Amino acid sequence: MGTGKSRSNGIGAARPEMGLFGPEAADVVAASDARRAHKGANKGAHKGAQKGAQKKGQQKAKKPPIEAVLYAEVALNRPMRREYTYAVTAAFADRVVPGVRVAVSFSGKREVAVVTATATETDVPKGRLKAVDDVLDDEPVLDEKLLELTRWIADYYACAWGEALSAVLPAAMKREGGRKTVAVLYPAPGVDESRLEELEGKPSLEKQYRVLRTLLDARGPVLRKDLTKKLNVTFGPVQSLVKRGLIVIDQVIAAPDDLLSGDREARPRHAALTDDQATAVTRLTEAIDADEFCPALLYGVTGSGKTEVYLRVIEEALARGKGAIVLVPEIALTPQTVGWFLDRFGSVAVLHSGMTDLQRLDMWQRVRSGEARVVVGARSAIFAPVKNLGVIVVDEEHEPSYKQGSVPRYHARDVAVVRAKNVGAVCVLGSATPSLESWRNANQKRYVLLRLRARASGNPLPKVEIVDMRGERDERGKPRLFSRRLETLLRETIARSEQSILFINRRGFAPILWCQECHETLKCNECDVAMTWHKRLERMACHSCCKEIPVPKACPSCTAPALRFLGAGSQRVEEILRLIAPHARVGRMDSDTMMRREDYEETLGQFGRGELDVLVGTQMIAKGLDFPRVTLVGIVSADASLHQPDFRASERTYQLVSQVAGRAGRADLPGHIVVQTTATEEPSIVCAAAHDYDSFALHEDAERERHGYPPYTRLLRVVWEDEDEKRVLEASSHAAKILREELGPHQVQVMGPAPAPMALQRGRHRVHVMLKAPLSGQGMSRARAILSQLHTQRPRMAIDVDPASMM
DNA sequence: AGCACGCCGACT
DNA sequence: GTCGGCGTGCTC
Repeated sequence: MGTGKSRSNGIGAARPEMGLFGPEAADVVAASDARRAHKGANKGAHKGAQKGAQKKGQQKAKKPPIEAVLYAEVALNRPMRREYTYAVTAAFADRVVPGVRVAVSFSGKREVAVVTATATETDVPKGRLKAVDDVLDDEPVLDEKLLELTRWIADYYACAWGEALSAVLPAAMKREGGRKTVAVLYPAPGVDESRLEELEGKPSLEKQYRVLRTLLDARGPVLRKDLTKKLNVTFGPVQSLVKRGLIVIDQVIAAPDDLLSGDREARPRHAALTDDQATAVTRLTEAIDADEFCPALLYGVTGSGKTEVYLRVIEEALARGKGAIVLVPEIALTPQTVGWFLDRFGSVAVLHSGMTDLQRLDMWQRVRSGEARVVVGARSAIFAPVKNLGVIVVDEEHEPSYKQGSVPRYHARDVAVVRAKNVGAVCVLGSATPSLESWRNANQKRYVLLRLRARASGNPLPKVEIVDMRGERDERGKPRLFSRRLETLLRETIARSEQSILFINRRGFAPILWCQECHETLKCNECDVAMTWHKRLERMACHSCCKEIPVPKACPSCTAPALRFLGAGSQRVEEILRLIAPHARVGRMDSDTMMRREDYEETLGQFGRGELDVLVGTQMIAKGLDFPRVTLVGIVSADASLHQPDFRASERTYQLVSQVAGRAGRADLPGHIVVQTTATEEPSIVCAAAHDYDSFALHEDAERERHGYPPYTRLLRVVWEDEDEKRVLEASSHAAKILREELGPHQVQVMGPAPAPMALQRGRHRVHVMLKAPLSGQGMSRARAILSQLHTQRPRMAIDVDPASMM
């Protein structure tokens, strides 16, 4: 089979006409062509290797030929942009269908793979074919639609089909019987200490001696990886010992994880719907009734009752025998949030990061069997095998955590829209501060706009004060961390026994060590990122690679003993706070103090019970916390967020200010919100203070258009990474040159190569190229095709489609 | 991705 | 010989 034929028989041919309302349908086709072209190219490359293959073939000739009645195309979890063909014997033939997992031997190892297509013929030379060893499922683990979705992910996000499948399947399903095998070593039978003499004393056999001695001492199998790592040897000496017949290598099954039990917490909530809510529910219910794809932006401020809309729509779906998926940002996946759904619907499957592999498998099976019809979870829950899917909810759709940081680098919100389109479901994107992409889609009528105007509770929105920090200096003229206004409000709030939250988006005490002579800042020599002073450790730490060094006495670049600390992190805020309000009970939440989930819950619990007056924290306190007694919220500096090297910095700043502002004045007590900044005219800050997202979005939308950024263009980022800087530079400039030659500047604009924002990370040099293409046209799909051809493994190349950040 | 295989240079 | 460190190419 191989080329066109196989695809036309199998599911692979069902080329999905889907996309994010752009030209992706065309993208998908072109990317598939690239996949095929690659396959053809590979075939030619085989010629050189023919001799080796023949040798193997002769050895194998003794075995009886495989009696194939069917051929299966199979996707393996490897970054290979193609599938492999296996023969299927009569015994397995009826069970081998697309979506079923099989066990196959691939490059000498037994692996779990997913059948993507079947055919009755093949082009693959018979001598090279292997047979499917086992069929692992009676029923496909993925139905046709989900399989199609994984194919779309592979094409759109430029990864292997097997990698896309790997993101969809629970970890336990990627191993046989939920187990994985590992290579172990032990002495050959009959080998004891006496045999060590053969190796002793000869310096050249030193490694082998150490390996054998360690294995004899261990009196049992040792993991190969552990041993080579511990003894700092390569596979070479191990292999030599095998040849001498002194040791044996074996593959064994790794121990499975233990099954833990989770608990549930319910929270009843029923309210009469506002007019806006009722309109939204009605509109969405109509779409459910019509089995119609209906993407909608549910747009309303915090407390406007988005959750109640989700709940009602899901109720309607369930009443019609349909299921639902609710995506929430990982950080919002708390017992409180989940409780609403658990309470309203009987059978809810919750997927969270704390679960073991076996727990996830259990949930997956319960969903697939139809026992659980509502799934609540973070990013990967978008792949839950919900039967007869009627509704997908993406809460806080603007959250960057929906973009996966590793392969496949998918955006769960975008996948949600595509999946809903495939199955004709409703897709509700909810946010108070929508992403510019979704806002524009709604404005352009590609999404239904459902606006929730009034706050369901009727509370007025809190007033936000912008404080200009340019005027705030102490007696010696140095910039102050707390404005006089914030200081006064803090004292008053504490005096009234009300609570305050202070937000700072930096960690540590003083982030930067700065030389007064040469104006250099101390940077991590492996990451090129400014190192941060951690007072408790008395050390400088790199937030990128976690490296720590003692605080240098003199400047490393000019040797002047003129180092000073600059800036302020959460720890410094806490410290100054203790000076301002010595009797206040202060809690701090950042990734330094919050090592475990329990720490997080404990501090929040204390604050909730009123045992703390002030909570100081980083990003992690900006979202989703709901404390009625908080009446003061301060953003110590909104500037850091504004000055990120990213075209979404303004959007993020608006979201930050808006979210933090949402922490105050939620109950009957009036709230104060103070935003400290030196950029008082910045639209993101001004509009957020005025709770005016529309004005901000209009302004930002125009900026994006003017600078040619999404949602007016598409971006694709390629990062090369290697220890050898020269190789990285060569590969990236070669790629950029080819891309420029092949693609006209009107099709795709090629920017770079340039050092990536983290130009040096863990000793690896990083260079990136940014591609920008207009929304219409085939630019990006052609770029993807070219890139897949340039796919070398020397400098590692990573493709990020629709990158969420430039870091 | 792994992982063999082959080649080279260093050491002894 | 032995060993480690590369680069190259393959896996149905």
